[in-house]
Amino acid sequence: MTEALNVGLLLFLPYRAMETRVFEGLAAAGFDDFTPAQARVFQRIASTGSRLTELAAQAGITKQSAGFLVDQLERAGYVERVPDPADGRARLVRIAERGARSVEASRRVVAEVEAEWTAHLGERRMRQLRDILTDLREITDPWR
Amino acid sequence: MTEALNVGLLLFLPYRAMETRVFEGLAAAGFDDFTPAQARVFQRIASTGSRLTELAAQAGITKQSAGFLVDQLERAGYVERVPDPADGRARLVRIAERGARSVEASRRVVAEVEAEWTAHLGERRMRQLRDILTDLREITDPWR
DNA sequence: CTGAGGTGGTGAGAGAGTCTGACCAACTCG
DNA sequence: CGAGTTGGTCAGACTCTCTCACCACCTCAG
Repeated sequence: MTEALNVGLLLFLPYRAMETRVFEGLAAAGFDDFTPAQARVFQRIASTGSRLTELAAQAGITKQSAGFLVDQLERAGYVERVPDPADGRARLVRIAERGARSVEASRRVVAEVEAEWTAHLGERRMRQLRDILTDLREITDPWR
Repeated sequence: MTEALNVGLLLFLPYRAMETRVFEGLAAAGFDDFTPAQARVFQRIASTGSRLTELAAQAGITKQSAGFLVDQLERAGYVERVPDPADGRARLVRIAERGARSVEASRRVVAEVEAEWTAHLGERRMRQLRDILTDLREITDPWR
């Protein structure tokens, strides 16, 4: 795992670079109360809302941890919880107004970083990268 | 950041898949006292030894955090600290005997996972993936 | 060769994030 | 209906990370 850079580490480096940039951009846009852990959960909320258990599973954490983070996101106004009409036990976590604005801000940063990467790699290789990663997702993402 | 899977998340998914597999493999091989945080530091120790400050910078954490993790790694026998002949203040963190064995074990798991990915993507695209990521490293890895 | 500023590292304390174990309420289905 | 499953919470503990403060050693200009 040490010497010859393995693919795992090669994946991690740009991932962290992207994450860092998004956090900087978010903070600059006034969304400075956003922790990495919160973001990793927030990122997975479906547009129609998601259950806590789903979020926990997709983020790879326990439902207790997810609940803890969603509590914070709710207090900060990023999300809201509404009863799930389909299941009396469950509540749906949905993106609230402030959350939607933060999504927009982060979307802009992502586009900016992707543009830089494209400038460095070239259109063709950037597209290849995306294609290959999407393909790889089939065997590395348990959630479809 | 939410709907259309951005490249950041696409990178993260296989990264985490790799990490999970390596941890499972390590635990199965008797290296069960290894936390993700420790591993992220351990992974960056150069074969000639590294200074704490270097490790901290490369892992993106404070030197105090790095010191905390190296303490644990040292107690578990994965690394050892030796005085740096070139600088009286510094000490070099080096991989100890048990650490070397764990590197070997993780190397096997990495090879196994890479083989699975190659089987899924094909030789050519796997090589492209590695090439593109290596290239991308130039603008996303501050450490060369 | 000496003193100022930089660098390598440690210590203490606090806060965030995560986990396990125990539990309750609502759902599903034979 | 009753047994088992699933969505979620509560409590407590541990790990990781940070900031602030500090010391020891190094470097280099004067």
